[in-house]
Amino acid sequence: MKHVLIVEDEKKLADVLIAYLNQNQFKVTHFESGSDVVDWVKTNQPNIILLDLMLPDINGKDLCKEIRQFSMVPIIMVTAMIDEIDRLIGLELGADDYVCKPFSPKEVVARVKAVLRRSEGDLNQAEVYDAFEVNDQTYSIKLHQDRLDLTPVEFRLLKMFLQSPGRVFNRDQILNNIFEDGRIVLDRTVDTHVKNLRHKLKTASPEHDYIRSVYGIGYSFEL
Amino acid sequence: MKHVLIVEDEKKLADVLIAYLNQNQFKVTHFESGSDVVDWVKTNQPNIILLDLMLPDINGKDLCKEIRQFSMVPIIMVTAMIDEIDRLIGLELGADDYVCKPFSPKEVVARVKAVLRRSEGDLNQAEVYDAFEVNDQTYSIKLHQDRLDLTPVEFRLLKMFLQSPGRVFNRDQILNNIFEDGRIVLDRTVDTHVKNLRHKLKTASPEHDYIRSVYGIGYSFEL
DNA sequence: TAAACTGTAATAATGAATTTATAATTTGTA
DNA sequence: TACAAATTATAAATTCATTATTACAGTTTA
Repeated sequence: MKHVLIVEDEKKLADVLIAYLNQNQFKVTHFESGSDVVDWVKTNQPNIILLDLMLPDINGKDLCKEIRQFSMVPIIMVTAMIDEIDRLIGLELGADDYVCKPFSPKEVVARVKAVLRRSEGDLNQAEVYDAFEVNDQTYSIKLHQDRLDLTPVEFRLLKMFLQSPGRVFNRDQILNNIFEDGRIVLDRTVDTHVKNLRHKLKTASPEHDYIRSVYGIGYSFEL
Repeated sequence: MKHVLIVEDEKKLADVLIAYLNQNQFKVTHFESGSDVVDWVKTNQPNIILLDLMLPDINGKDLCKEIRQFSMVPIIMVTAMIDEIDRLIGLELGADDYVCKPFSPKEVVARVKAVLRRSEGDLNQAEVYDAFEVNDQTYSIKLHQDRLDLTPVEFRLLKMFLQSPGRVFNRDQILNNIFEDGRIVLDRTVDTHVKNLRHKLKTASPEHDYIRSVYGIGYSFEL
């Protein structure tokens, strides 16, 4: 469930928004002033923030800037003054969208959904390590654009290697990384998975020798 | 031609609106009080309603609620009191927009057009994904122009897949997507629905193999 | 109340993970 | 350098988990 933070001093307006958002399966937290917002955001990490520009205690723009110091959470500005300059400055500050008062709650909900869709789109992006592209959504890894056909164990093994190229893992470390449940398995098992992964990597890229055996220790991955 | 119903007791104001709307190719019907409106709407089904909140005989909000009992026709509230609370309550009742008096007739026409655009957008538009066409209104999906005969569960399943092609969903994610209520059901249920959907897809398009089983994880849809 | 839809359970089939056995390699040392 | 011990690679066999199928029971809907 997505978590929306509303920073808005007009109680009634906030209540209507909360009602609409709840109805649309959002979890909502509401602050009436800006003072505690930063700390709260740091610990609670909402999915999106609706931020009033005109707050009693703190300037909304400053608050926006401050949040941007440590978080990329989407922020939608809410403002009574639909003054073009204000709006542009707001977006310059790193806000993701804005709505002007008076507005319809439906519109706000629609915008929240739109911004979330956008920011989720960002997430899907595959992590890239050199010629490798790891995509957690599709559970797949590409090497030079070609999809490697990996089993789940091989996927996790290769992802682990890619995240720490050069690091030498011993077999226990590999097993811990690969099986989140603490099941115990023979060391030879690791060898077998490494062997299978090596084979698939060699098929995809014959010239390269990615996995290095470190005698007496374990394995490491050299990009 | 779009048909606008105006419910407004101020005769002069209504006349100006009617003139403007006529000029913009709208057919207009005008009621000066609310008493007969409900029956009229039921039989005549206008494309949009301009509804004054302050009527001599009946409360505009109640009228709005009543219309919403049987129709999703777009309603724009018209009110003299731009009182924040009234406005928002109006929208809570299911109105689609509002305008405040005094207003310019131009503005009203613009809003009428905007609301109609929106509500038309809501309707007919089928989302298209490659050879698939998802229509939420009719709860149906076409593949290459041919309507797939899907059960509701299958419809939601396929729609979910289409919205995230390539993404590997595990069974929990599929169940969450398919049953918005958090009811809990066996994982085998997913298998069965996937199997049934596969069969219907194969019947419609024998050469294609859309749903991929990802061993140990779940399923993904490859366009 | 019949038809269509949905959920469950049992079974079969498939594919992956692990183990086993054995060969090959590395390493230290005589 | 040769050789034994330790370590690693590989292939095959086995075990195990997951998925597909089928049949049927329960539920909803027209």
